[in-house]
Amino acid sequence: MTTALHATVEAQACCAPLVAAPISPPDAEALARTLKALADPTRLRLLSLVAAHEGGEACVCDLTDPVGLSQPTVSHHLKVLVDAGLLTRDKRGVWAYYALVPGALDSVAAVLATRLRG
Amino acid sequence: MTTALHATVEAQACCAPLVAAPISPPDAEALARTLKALADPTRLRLLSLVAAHEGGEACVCDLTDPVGLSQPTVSHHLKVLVDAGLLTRDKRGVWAYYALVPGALDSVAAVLATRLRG
DNA sequence: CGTCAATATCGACAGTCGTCGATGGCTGCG
DNA sequence: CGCAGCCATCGACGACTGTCGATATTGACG
Repeated sequence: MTTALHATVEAQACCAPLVAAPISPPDAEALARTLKALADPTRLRLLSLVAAHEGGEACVCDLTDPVGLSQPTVSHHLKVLVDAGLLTRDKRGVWAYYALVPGALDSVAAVLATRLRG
Repeated sequence: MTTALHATVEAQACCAPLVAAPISPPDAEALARTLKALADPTRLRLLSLVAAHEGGEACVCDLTDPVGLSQPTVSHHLKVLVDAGLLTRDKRGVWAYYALVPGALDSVAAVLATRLRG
């Protein structure tokens, strides 16, 4: 599965309803799970560091120093981001290269900007 | 401020200097604080319920039943959302009316989609 | 095969979070 | 004035989270 952000949007976009249906509990749960992965300053910095790194990918040893945390902690945060579908993990030899999942952040942003609007 | 990102260039094959400035720790902290307010299924549902409610506003008594939680818990969640700048609180008589802050969600979405892109 | 380096996993600990019942402060109305 | 209803705050409790050090796993290289 890519992400659980595929909101149940029907193709009835011609007539904007006066009152939109609120988000369903399962959809809220799924969106909250993704947002929980993002709602940590260290993980936001890790995402940004990976994105800004040369080639758009970085390994753990590139990230421990900038965030100033231990290697197991950084590894843990990266796993959270991978499980949330925001990062990919590509192990080449001894090194594990992490990269942004294309469009993942945009999907979250789109849901926030459209699905919760009245 | 331009923090001196001394890029400790080692002789390691995996470490390379950053090519763009990542998000600053204070910015990450601020964004994480907002995302933390959003990263809860109940609060997402409350936001959606308020947005979908007649007139774009709702009081606590309108929300306790749909989310199925106690009144103090709903009140607590609404306070979190107000403190995060996502909801406004307007007390008229005995009732407290909550409404979406215009553009607040769009701002969060924009930061997610652009600031973390690298 | 033995060693070294990069990562992942484990166990533990302090801090935070979501939830509840009880309580108190307000406001409107008899 | 006194009662009733709406809401916020308080105190408590279980659950989850971020962090660490220690340890296990894996691949590269003599």
